[in-house]
Amino acid sequence: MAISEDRRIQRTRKALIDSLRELIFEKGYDDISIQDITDRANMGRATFYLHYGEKDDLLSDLLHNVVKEFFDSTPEILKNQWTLQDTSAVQKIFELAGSQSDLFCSLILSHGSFTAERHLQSALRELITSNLNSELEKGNLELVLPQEFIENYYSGALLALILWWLYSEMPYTPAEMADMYRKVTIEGRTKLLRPKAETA
Amino acid sequence: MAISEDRRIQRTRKALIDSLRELIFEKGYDDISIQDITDRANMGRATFYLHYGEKDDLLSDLLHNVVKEFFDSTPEILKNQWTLQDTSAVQKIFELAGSQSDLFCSLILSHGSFTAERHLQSALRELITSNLNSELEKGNLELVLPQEFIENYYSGALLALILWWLYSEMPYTPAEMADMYRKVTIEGRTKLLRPKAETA
Amino acid sequence: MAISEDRRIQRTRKALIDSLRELIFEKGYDDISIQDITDRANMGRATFYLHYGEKDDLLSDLLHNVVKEFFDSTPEILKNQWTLQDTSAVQKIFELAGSQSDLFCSLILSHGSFTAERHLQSALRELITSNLNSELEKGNLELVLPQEFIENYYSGALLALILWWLYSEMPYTPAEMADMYRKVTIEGRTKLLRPKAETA
Amino acid sequence: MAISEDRRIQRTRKALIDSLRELIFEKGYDDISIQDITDRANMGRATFYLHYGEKDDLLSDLLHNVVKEFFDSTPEILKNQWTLQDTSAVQKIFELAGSQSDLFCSLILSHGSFTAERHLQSALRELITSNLNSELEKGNLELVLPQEFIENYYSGALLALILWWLYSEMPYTPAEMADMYRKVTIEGRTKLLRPKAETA
DNA sequence: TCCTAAGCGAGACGGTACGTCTTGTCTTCCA
DNA sequence: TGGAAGACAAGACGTACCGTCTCGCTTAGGA
Repeated sequence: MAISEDRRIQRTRKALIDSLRELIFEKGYDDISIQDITDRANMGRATFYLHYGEKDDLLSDLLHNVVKEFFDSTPEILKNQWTLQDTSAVQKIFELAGSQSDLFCSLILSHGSFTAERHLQSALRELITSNLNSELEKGNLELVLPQEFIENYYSGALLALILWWLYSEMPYTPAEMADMYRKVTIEGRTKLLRPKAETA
Repeated sequence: MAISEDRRIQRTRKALIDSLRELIFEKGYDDISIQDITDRANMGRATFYLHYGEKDDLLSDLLHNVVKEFFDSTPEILKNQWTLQDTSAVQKIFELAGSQSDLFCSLILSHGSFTAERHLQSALRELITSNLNSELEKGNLELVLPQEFIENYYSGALLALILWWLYSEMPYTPAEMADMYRKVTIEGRTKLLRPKAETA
Repeated sequence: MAISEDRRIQRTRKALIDSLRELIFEKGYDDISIQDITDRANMGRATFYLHYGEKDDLLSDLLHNVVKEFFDSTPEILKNQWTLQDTSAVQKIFELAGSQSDLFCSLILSHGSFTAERHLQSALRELITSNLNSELEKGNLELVLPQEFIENYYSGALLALILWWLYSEMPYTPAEMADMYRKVTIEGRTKLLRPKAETA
Repeated sequence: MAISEDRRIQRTRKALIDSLRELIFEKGYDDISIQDITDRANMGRATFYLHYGEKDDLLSDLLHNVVKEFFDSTPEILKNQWTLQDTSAVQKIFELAGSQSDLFCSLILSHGSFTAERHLQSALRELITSNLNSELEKGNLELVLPQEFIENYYSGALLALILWWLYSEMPYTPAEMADMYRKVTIEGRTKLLRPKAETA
C-alpha cells in the first residue's frame, strides 16, 4: 500500500509544483491563489491542504527541487575539490540562475521573493561553508573572524549580485561574473582602485 | 487654509505611522490589517485610503522617516569626510539598527521584510556609493570593475550582516561589527586565514 | 443618516427575501445555497451575513412577512369579532395557503419545511388563542383543560389539514375545508359517524 | 452462506443504528456527520454507503425499529380491540414517547426532526385508521366527512400534543394526557368551556 | 458671525480568498 | 473477496480583508 500510495502522492505534489511553476511566469507569485494552483492541476482545493499548509510551503518545495537538481547535476562542487582560485562553482551558480532566469525573475519581482531569497541565501551559504571548510582543512588553517560572520558576508554579497544581475537582464556572462566575484573577494577593496586613465 | 489643512493631514499620517509602528511590535507586519491600523489611530478605514494606496506605502513612509532621522542625526557620514580606514559610518549603521532592533527584528521575522529589506539595501547602497565616490575623487582614481557590481556586492554583504546580527540578538558590539567588516572588506579573503594554533 | 441607512438596509433585505422566494420555486429550499441567494440579488455573499446568521433566519423573515401581510390584509379576524360558529377566519387561512400554494408546497416538500412548519403552527396558535380568549371573555367562561393543551391540539390539527390539503392539490374549496373543520371541532368525534347507507 | 451473509449485514446495520442513537443524544442529529457514525461503529466510511444512501435513510431505519418494537410489545392495540372510550392506546403512545424521551427530544430540537415527525405522524395515522375502521365495522357505520380529512385532523393534533408534551418536559402523566385527549376528541369544543368559577 | 468646502468616522456593500468541513467515489491493500 | 483506510474532486460554509461608496458630522478658513 505504502508504495503505491506514495507514488500517487508524489504524482499529486509534482502536479502542484508544475502548476505553480507555470503560474509564476504568467502572473507572478503574489497574485496566485491556491484555487489557481489546484484548478490548473485539475484538483479540488482541499487536496492542496492535504499536502501543504500554505502557498509558501509549496514554493519551498519547488525551490528545494531546483536546488537539488542543481547539486545533483554538478556533484563535483560539493566535494571540496575546488581551491581558492577555482571560480567554477560560482560560475555554475550564475549559469543555473541564468538558465532559470524566468523563474527567478518572476519571483524577485513579486513580494514572494521573500521566501525565495531566504532559500537561495541558505543554499549559497551551504556552498560557501563547504568551500571554506575545504580550505581550512587542507591548509590546516583557522579563521581570524567568526565563521558565521564570514558566511553571511559572502553569501549576502553573492545573493545581491545574483539578484542585481538578473534584474539587469544579465549584462555579463556567468564566467565574467564569476571572475569579478573572485577579484573582489580575494583581493580586497584596495585592489579595486587604480589611477585614473586620462580621458583626453 | 492650505497650511492648516496640510498640518491636519500631517497629523493624520503621523498617527497612522505611529499606529503601524506599535502594531509591528505586537503582532508582526504581516498580521496587521488596515482596519487594525485605523482602529488604533481612531480613524475610519476609508481615511487610510485618502493617504496611502496600500499597507506597504505606509511602511515605506515609516522606513523613510527612520532613515531620514538617521541621516539627519549623523550628517557627517554623507559628506565624504570619511576615508577608507574610517569605520565610523558602518558603526553608526549598526548602532542605528541596534537602537531600533525591536522594529527591525519584527520586520525581519515577518514576510513584510521584503519591503523593508529593499529600503535598507537601497539606503546602504547610497552610503556606499557616497563613500566610493569620495575615495575616487580624492585620489583621482577609477574602478577596475563596474561600479554597480561593487555597490551591490558591498551593500548585499552589509545587509546580510545586519540581518544576521539582529537575528542572532546582537552577539557583538557595533564597533566590533564595524571592525570586522573593515577587515574582510579591505584585506580580502586571503588575509582571513592563518595557521591553526595548536590546541594542545 | 439613520433613516437613509435604514432604507438601504431594508432594500437589501427585501432583495434577499425576493431572491429566496424565487429560488424556492425553482429548486426547493434545501438545495439553495447562500451563494445562490446573493448571486440572484446581485450581492456579495458576505453581505448576507451582515443581515442574517443563517439561511433559516432569512426564511423566518420571509414567512414573517407572509403572515404579517395576511394579518394586515384581514385585520378583522384578530379583533375577536368572530364567534364559535364563524368559520371565516379558518376559511381565510385556507385561502391564504391556497393563494401562496406554490411557496408553501415547495417548502413542505423540502426538508426546510421544518422551519416553515414551526412558523405556521405558531401563527395558527396565535389565531386560536385569540379566538379562545374572545369566547372566554364574552361568555365569562373558563376552560376545563389546560389552555396550552387546547391550543396545541387545535393548531396541530389545523396545520396537518393544511399540509395534507396542499399536498393533495387542494381537493376541496377553502369554504368546504373550513366547514368540515368546524364540524369536527365543535361536534366531536361521535357526530362524525352515522349508520351506513345501504349500498345495494 | 446467504444466511450468514445476511446476519453479517444485519450486524453491520445494527452497529450503525446504535452508533447513530448514541450520537443523537450527544450532539443532536444535525451535527452528526457520516464520518462520526462510522468512526464510532469502527467502520470505514465507504461501508456506510454500501447500506444506506444518506443519513436520513439510517434515521428512518432507526425510527422504523422504534415503532416496530412498540407495536411488537403492545400487539393488542392494533387488533381493533379497543372502543371509542378506551384510551389505553393513546396512553401507551405517551408512555412510549416518555420512555424514549431522550431520543425524541434530541430529535425534536434538531432540524432533523423533519424526518422524525413524518415518521411519527405516519405511525399515528396508522393507529387512528385502525381504530376508525374498527368502529366503522363494528357498528356498521360510515363517516360523514372524508376519511383522509379525519385521519389528518386527529393525527396532526396528537402529534402536536406529543411534541408539546415532550418539549415542556412532560408536565402531565401519560394517563392524564390520554384522558384529556379523549375529552377534547370525543366531546368537541363546546364541552371544553364552563361558566367561570368566582375567584372572590 | 455665518458659510462652505475639506477632512473625517461610520459602516454598508460587492468581491475575493481563505481554511475547514462534508459528501460520494474510487483505489489500494490486507485479512 | 469484502472491508478498512484514505486520497481525491467537488463545493458550501462562515470569516476576514479589501477597496469603494455614501452619508452626516466636525471644523477651520474666507465672506
